[in-house]
Parts: sequence; structure tokens; C-alpha cells
Amino acid sequence: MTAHGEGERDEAGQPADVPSGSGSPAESIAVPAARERARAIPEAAVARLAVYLRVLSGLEERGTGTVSSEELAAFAGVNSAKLRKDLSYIGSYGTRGVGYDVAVLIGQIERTLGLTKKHRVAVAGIGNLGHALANYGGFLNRGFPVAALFDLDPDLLDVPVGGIPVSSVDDIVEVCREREVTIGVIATPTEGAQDVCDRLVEGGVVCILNFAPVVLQVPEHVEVRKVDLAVEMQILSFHVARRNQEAMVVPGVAGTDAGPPGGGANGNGNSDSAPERGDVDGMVVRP
Amino acid sequence: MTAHGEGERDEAGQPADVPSGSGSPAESIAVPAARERARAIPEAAVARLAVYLRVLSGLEERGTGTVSSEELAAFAGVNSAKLRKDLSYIGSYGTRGVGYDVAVLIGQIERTLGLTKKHRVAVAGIGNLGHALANYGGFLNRGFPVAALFDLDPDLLDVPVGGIPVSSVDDIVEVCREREVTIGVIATPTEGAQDVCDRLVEGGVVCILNFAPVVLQVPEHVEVRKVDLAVEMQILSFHVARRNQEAMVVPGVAGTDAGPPGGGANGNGNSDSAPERGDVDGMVVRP
DNA sequence: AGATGTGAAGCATTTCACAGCT
DNA sequence: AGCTGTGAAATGCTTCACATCT
Repeated sequence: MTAHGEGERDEAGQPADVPSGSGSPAESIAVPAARERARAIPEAAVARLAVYLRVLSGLEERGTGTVSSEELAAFAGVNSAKLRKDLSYIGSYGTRGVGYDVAVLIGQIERTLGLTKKHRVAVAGIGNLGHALANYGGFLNRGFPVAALFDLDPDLLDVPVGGIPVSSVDDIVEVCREREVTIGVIATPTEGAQDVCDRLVEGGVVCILNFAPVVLQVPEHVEVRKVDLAVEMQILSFHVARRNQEAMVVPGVAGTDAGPPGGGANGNGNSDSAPERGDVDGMVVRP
Repeated sequence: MTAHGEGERDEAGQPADVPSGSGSPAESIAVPAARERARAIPEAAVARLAVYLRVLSGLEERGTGTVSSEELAAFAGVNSAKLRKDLSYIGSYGTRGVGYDVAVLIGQIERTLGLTKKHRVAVAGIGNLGHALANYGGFLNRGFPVAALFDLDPDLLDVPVGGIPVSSVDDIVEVCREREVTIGVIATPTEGAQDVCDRLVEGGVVCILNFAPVVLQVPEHVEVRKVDLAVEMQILSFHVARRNQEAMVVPGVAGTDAGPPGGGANGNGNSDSAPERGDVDGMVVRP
């Protein structure tokens, strides 16, 4: 996806014509230049950098000082060429003949991902999923302090969850502005999602992680990512079906000869880039 | 995502030589043919088909009989050319000059995704996230009945969650075989994930949805998808950082002139294909 | 007219393979 | 010798634009 160069990218970039300047269209530097905005790091690489970061943190804890691209790639489940290319986007921090200094690399990736600045997070929809997000201290806290929780249910109001009292969705705008929230997580059911989203945006949130199975409408300066469990399940279903079909063609192994045969182990990952996700029906937990 | 053509794909396909037939290597149709196994539908398209399906279900409920590619695309947040190409992978079920019959299309997408066969699901790790998954009836039930729950915590054993009693992780293999579970969801903390995964596989599970921030090692016949919230957050963080940087270059709009300006609304989606995900640290909820 | 289905062009990402530093 | 960093080739996905069918 779980992800990549999804179509709808704001292709247009900026309006072709200069907004204010009325005059002669002719020779300005303009038109093609609009497109030259170097998007630097490929979207797909950004997602992997986050993975490398986790692996590197683990290595650092275990006192490892340096790693080769080969080793790091193995831990992250990618191949080494891809890893080196990904790292090359953020600069040259390796030492030829040696490898990468773990601490240095961690620092550089954090810088690139903007993790030096702590982004305050608000979670809307304190059902099971919301609880899961708010409760586990170690989760969001590594750079993403949860600063506010919102729900409709009056029974939840002011009850602290993971140390933070739940506020009313009516106060989203106000609270988000006060606490300078920049990232919003929507864990509400489908119905409330767009409304909550609008409020978060009005409250100054610029990035949204959406668990509700709807395509949110947002102004273009807002970035949305979607996580849709039902879609993930359906993708898995597709692969089971495909596998079964293939098995049908090649008779060979039929029975339920259980157990991992050779025990071969391959790295894994979401084998794709899942742009939009949705689901057949409400899947998210209670408001 | 999310889901497709990730590098590590089992390139090799089937063994180059015909499994059984020993004889002369010479003129068989073989060698290049191995590679010709049409992988048919692009992984990225599969993820979107699931989204179209959700939208179509909504339309059907509201009694809509037909839709044009333009309309359907708008609801799904993609452009119509992409939608038509995606649908073309599963066959020609539209009517030129008219559009698509909603019911027919639903049927065809369900068939393609293998949703006609109900896949039984097991959830391991009944913390907040596990509860979220197990509880909400409407979630997995649309084609994915939850057939088993597993946890380490003795206090949870036999306590029914969403109608299903929790079993011990020690019984994973046995229970999964008995209940013919084909899809496993891992919502445990990092530590237990690989162990649980091994057991699920031994119990006959062929697809795994993994919420733990580790790259699971699995035999190659098993498909794994990963959902990693920390990675999602970090990707968002990256975008905030990039945006701020750009804003720095182009002085223009500085202040906190809140509120959605024009109110422009663009469809959204995960702007990329995130193959592997991971996270800086434990993020998943309690076991 | 109106909308689908699809070759072909256009981009993006991945992989190869090797020059170049330590 | 070993391993990084990176052009260039290969692959895959998206968008265009139009022939084709109703």
C-alpha cells in the first residue's frame, strides 16, 4: 500500500497562469517551470525509509555501530540495491568498503522524515481502535505525542484515556488550535468521518490518517492517508483465489499436506502500492 | 499498499525445468514459457477494485441501477481512465453509451477478488486492536467470518469477545486446522509476532495481515500484508516537513490564516505505494 | 451523441552492473 | 578486497486519445 504515485496527485501543481498578473501571456519563464518542482524523494522510498529507521533503532539498542547495505536490507526485507538507492536520495552518509554508521543514518533519516519536530496528534473516535491508538504509550509517543482525543459519546467525555481526557467533537476546532495539533487520526465510523475531517482541517490540521472507509474531501493543502482493513482483507482474498487457480492448473500438490515444506523463508511486505482503499461496508469500530 | 508487485516477488516462478518429465531438455515449450504466466491483474488495480466494490455496494443500496465510469470514478476518488482500465482487467461488462450495471459489476468484482468463497479468519492478540477487529460485527463479516481468537493472557481465555471465546496461543495449530482458518491477523506486540505467525502457518493459514512492526519470515506459499501505523505517521510527517520547506522558499502565505480557503476538494488516497512498512518501535497494542 | 475498451505514449520505480572511494 | 553511490536498462503503472459499439 498499503501505497505509491497514486494518480490523483495534484498534477496541476499551481495554476498555469500567474494568479494576479493579468498582462501579456507571452515570454514569461512560466508555464513549463511549474512542473519542475523537484519532488526529490520518490513516495515509495519514503515509506521504506521509515522501515529502515525502525531496524536501525533496533540495531543501535543492541550496540551495533555500523551496518552494510546488505545486512540492513536483509533486516528490512528489501534488496540491497533498492536500499542503497533509497539512501542515496537523502545524501551520501555511507563509507565505501565499510558500510553505514548506525547513529549517523538514524539522524539523517529522522531529519528527512521531519521527525526532529514533534507533531502533535489528535485522535477522533474513541472506540476500540481509538483506544488502541491512544493507550499504548510507546506507539505514538516516539515523536508523535497524542495531544487530544475526541468523541461524540457523552459517557466518554472527560474520561481520561491513556492520560488524556476525551473532548467533545464540537470542540475540535478550538482544541486543535489551542494545542497546535498538526496531525489528525480519524477512527470514527463512516458517517461521522467527513464532518470530523472538516473540523480538524479548520482547526489547523494538515495531515490526516483515515481509518474510515470513505474517500475524504479535503482542501489541497491537506494530505490524507487511508488505512482500510477490509480492503487489505480483500487483497489477501484475491491472492488466495489466484493461488488456488494456479494449483488447479498444475495438479501436483493437492491434499492438505500441512506444514511449511522446505521452511523457505522470504522477506515479505505488501507487494504493492495500494493507493486508494475502501471497504465493502462499515468496518471501523464504534465512534 | 499498500499491495502488489513488490520487489521480492517470487521471480523464479516455477522451476525452469518441468517438474516430472525428466527427458531431453531440447525442444519443449518450456524455458521462456515459465515466465509467461500472465499475472493478469496489476496488484495496484486489485486494491482499487476493492474500493470500487464498496462504492458499488453503496449505490446498490440506494437503488442505483447503472453508473458511468465517470460517476463511479468520482465516488472512488480516481480518474475515469484508470477506472475503466482497471475494470477492463476483469472483463468487458459495461455497455457503451450507457455505463455499467451495478449488480453485474458487483458480482464480477466479487468473483475476481475471490469473495464468493468465505475465508475464515483468526485474530491473534486480543488487546485493543484485536478487540476492535473481533468486536465490530459488520467489519470482517462481510465475507470474512472471524472463526477464532488467540491470546497469551490467561485472564482472557474462554472469555467471549464478539461472540467467540478466546483460545490459547498454544492451540493455534490445532484450532486453525479444525476450523479451517485461511487468513490470520496478527495484532500481538512485536515479540510474539513471529512465533504466532509460524503457528498460524503450521495450522494451514495461507494469508496473514500483520500489524506488528516486524518483517515476518514465511514460507513462500504464504502471502503477508503489513499495516504499520507508525510508518503511516512518519510518511505524513515527511509531507508536513516538505510542505513547510516549500512554504519557506515561496514566502507568500505565512500566517495562520485558518479555514479551508476556497474549499477546494480533491479526491485523496495514499499517494504512494508503500511496499514494506515498519515502525520505530513497538506500536501495537497489548498482546 | 454518448460511453466503453484499449493500444500506445508518458512517468515512476526497480534492478543491473560497475566506476570509484577507503 | 570490499562496499557504496549511481547512470542506464528494464519493468510496471498511469494517462492519453480514439476507434468502436449501442
